[in-house]
Amino acid sequence: MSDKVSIVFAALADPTRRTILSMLLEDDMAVTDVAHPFQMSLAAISKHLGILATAGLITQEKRGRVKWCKLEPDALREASIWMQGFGQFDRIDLDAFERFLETELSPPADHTP
Amino acid sequence: MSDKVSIVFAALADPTRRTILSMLLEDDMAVTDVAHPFQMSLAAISKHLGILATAGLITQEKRGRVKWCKLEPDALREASIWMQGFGQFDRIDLDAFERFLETELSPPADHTP
DNA sequence: GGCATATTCAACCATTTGGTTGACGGTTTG
DNA sequence: CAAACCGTCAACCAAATGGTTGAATATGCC
Repeated sequence: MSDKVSIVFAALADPTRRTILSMLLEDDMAVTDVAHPFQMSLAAISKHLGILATAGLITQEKRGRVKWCKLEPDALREASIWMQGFGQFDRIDLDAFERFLETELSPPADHTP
Repeated sequence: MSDKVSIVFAALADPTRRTILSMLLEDDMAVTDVAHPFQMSLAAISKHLGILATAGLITQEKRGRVKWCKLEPDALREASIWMQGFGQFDRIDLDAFERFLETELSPPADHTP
């Protein structure tokens, strides 16, 4: 599961991590403060933050003994593009897109209904 | 991890499943035809399709001995709304979407995990 | 009826995931 | 210096994930 989009979606698939991202929408936070509202251990939150950082969804910068977590919404861009292409494809030029698929891409197996 | 958005994101976190969704953009497909481009077993693809169906991303209808798979893009709406809460991605970048599908779709063997 | 096709089920396996606890290394403060 | 604080590391655990194989269940065709 090494491609970038997979890593981002996997990071978003956990409600704890999505909540953390929502918290960071308001402001940068220290690891301890991120962990405070949750019932789980600090180490568990630290792992979640590591996963979010690996996905590029946050960056972490240590100042003094405090490590600050900052939301990086640009990391959502590719995944968001992927989703919107599907989720709202009736609002874009689907015919043109299907022509593109037929001409530019190698077609998968034949599947006449 | 039982909430709906988590299940959708988890379903999208696998490149095989995203490729299947891309294939279904073009047309409904039978399970066997979905499986054909992949190097894994039919049973594995059947499981992936089950996960996509559980997430609501596809529906499956059996006609005769063939089970047809149909894309259900509406299932992406909640997850997409969640992402848009992070702003700046409210416009569809179709060119970027097409480039994405191209890298994800061709050649099919490249994204078998 | 009998055989081929389409798909799933069941059991199994290796790896990953999400959590815990306790020890540990930096950093600040008294 | 010593004590308190911030955060991670290491080892462990249960459960989930993604894959395999072989048997089983439907359905269609001759």
